[in-house]
Amino acid sequence: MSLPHALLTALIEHPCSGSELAERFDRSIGHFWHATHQQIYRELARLEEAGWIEALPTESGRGRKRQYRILAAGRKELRRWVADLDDPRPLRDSMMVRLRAEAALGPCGLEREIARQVAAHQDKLDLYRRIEQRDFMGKPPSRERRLQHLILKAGILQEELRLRITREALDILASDSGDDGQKHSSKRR
Amino acid sequence: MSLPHALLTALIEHPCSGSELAERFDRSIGHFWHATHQQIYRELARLEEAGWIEALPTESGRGRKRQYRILAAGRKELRRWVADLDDPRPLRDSMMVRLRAEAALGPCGLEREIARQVAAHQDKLDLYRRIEQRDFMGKPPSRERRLQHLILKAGILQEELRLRITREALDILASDSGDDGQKHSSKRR
DNA sequence: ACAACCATGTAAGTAGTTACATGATTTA
DNA sequence: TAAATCATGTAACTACTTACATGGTTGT
Repeated sequence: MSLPHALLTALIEHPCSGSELAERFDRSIGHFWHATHQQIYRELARLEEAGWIEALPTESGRGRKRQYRILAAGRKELRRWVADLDDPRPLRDSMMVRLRAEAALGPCGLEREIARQVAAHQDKLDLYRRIEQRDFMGKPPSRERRLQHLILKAGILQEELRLRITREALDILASDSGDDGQKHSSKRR
Repeated sequence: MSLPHALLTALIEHPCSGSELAERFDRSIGHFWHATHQQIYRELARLEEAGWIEALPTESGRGRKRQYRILAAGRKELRRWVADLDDPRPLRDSMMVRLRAEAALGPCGLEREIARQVAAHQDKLDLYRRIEQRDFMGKPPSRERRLQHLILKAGILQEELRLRITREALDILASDSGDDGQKHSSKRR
């Protein structure tokens, strides 16, 4: 329910084509709202239909770039949506389901995969910290900049959290995979 | 892609009917994988079809309780799935999109809604801490218990994180909503 | 026996994913 | 000029959401 508004937000900053939006989603907004290019193109068509954005007058056609810009109606809609915040939904986190299943089943060989996740979270954390250095250190804090920084800090804290949890999971899984895999299955019939 | 496995996990612990599963999802597993009762009933039908669970022999019918239990094939599938962990997907967090939009648009009146979220996160945090006291304090730590505790701690840390972020957002939004809403819109045409 | 509620289920719509296709542009 | 790549788009499918319907149970 917020992909269209994520796109409008991106288009406020500057006009863009679908492929450029897809790229920006991979880098910045996408850290909090992932979208594939198919979703993006479909949504752009809908936004144009709704009169919230318009294509800039370049010659159009199947393989040609189409730049879009936001219209007044789009800004108005975005402004309306921003304050129309619903209650936080429970996140979907399949790793927690897996850990719970492994707790009930006994060792299943999760360690290898979780170790990969540890590395992935560490990489992302490093990336965010580099961006923080580059974009927010030693610059005058305006309202806009403070908010943007907060969003990035949320990403950093999130990755730190996941890193901590995955590492601790690894600890627990490693601590008794050495002895055996029998005695830990408590609730089996 | 993991609702069926979340249900299998719940059914390992003990046999259950659809409505009981829905209730348990609201309390425990649902903190990490929300599902409505419609999803649950549909998925139970599929799991039975696949031969992973079976209905206990009670007289069936539209308004009658149907208890299910997990079968050997279901355990096997769950064990396979547990270790088949894919890379972490970027979370979808509409609040971050809203903050970014508000950064670009200037004040939109988000404060009231974010204040509600602060309260919601505080409530959930309190709940998790009560559960932690009740279920994990002063009990001998087995592998199973350590994993279950880790899952709960992940929830606690998550709520603490969101609480911190929403509070800081509130700070930023409040700090200059007193003076005006004009001079903060930097990138406007 | 009527109301209120509970457990299960149906239907329609929206959002997101995966696989693939086509025209345009660049490069060897 | 053929191959590779880029930008856009179609189609089919799966997951999720919302609204509602039906039969059973419980309480008065």
